[in-house]
Amino acid sequence: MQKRTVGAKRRLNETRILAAAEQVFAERGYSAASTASIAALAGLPKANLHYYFRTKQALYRRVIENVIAQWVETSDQISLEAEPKAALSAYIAGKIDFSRLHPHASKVFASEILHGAPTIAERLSGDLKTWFDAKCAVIEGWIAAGKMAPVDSRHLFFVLWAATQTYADFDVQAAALLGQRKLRPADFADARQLVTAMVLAACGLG
Amino acid sequence: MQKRTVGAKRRLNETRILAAAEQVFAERGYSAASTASIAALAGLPKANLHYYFRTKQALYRRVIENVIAQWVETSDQISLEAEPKAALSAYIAGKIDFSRLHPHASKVFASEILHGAPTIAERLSGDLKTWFDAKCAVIEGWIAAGKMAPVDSRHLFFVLWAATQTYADFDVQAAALLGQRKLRPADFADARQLVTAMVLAACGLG
DNA sequence: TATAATCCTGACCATGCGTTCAAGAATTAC
DNA sequence: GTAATTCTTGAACGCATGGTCAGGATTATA
Repeated sequence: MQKRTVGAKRRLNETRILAAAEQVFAERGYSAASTASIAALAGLPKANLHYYFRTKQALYRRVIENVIAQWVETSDQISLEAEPKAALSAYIAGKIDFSRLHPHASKVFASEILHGAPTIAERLSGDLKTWFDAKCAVIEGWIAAGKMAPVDSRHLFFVLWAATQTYADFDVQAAALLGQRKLRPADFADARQLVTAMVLAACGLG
Repeated sequence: MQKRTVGAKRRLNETRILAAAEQVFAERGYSAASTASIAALAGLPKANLHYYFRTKQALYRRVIENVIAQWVETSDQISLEAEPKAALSAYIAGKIDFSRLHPHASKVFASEILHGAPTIAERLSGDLKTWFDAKCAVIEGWIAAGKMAPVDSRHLFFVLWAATQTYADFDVQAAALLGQRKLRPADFADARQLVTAMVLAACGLG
């Protein structure tokens, strides 16, 4: 093996562990997730997991940093140059797709916030707020340019996130009430259509 | 004391414990919530808590049954005799008020669903589904009567719940991104206005 | 091949927590 | 007043779990 392969094994195992951790943290929450069960899902002994991640808290931190990075990425569509109708539609579609394709990530984030965001409190009022303010400014810019009806940009995001992420976070509820074992792609399509219609209508873009 | 006061002390202490439990379960989740901390918040020794509630699981069950009862109650407005616009507006207002006044209840429910609804799975696909189907039938009835535009009634509820409950479940996030320590009544008013506008617009009731 | 660095893992430890228990205090019933 | 019932609580038990460690295996470097 070459020099660069030294870190390669580490990277491989860390990736495996992180994937398993994301799933277990999502399904059971931080406290109920045991390092033993994460290790088992990753296919290695518990002591080996603790070789790569000293503490459970450190592992969790890495997981949630990944999740936040993915979360922010989906907002690229929201930029001043874009047209509101297309941008918002694409953003909603992306959010719904994310809920369908990465439910674990969404659930980890939801669980973190739900219990007071003890791990990411500083980021929420720091760089994430900065990012959020910038995105709100884009909406305000569209409104000022007469491209859409005036709405509260901050609450627009809150509601939009809630409406799209609910299909990941609370999928069990939706599926049960629909009389299904789990949500089907068609359900996500229905959701996307309704949320898009609601948001566009509220923004006078219907 | 009279005979009826025998159960009175029990009822008093159970109520105290249930209130404390709702708060602790909401703030920390089921696993991270210790019976010791619940007892401390209720102002009595741990052993005494276990005298009234044999197991932590039994206590949790009682808490979540209460929460579900409150949750279902708020949907009284949705009935065939009502007018869609007024009924939906009142329903949304009630939901937002519930998020503002009973954030703990909403969070306990959210946490339960988020982690797979292990405790209330049967209810979700049982009596709650029946209740849900009835409410959807009301919407369908309104649509059939030409009182509102055709929308997917089931997803309308999912999105409506998400948009209103997010102000309880994820209040920490909203507050942080708004640059505040906690949400103010005015924030809930703004939320109610936006959600109402969105829903009514999507239903052709704007 | 020699040696250093990295990786692996069974066994162990310490702690926290749900639950039980026994013995007594307080309250109710007769 | 007295017996029966209900309530109270410190102490202890057993188990699960996060984390440690020592010694060995594997891989990289010279």
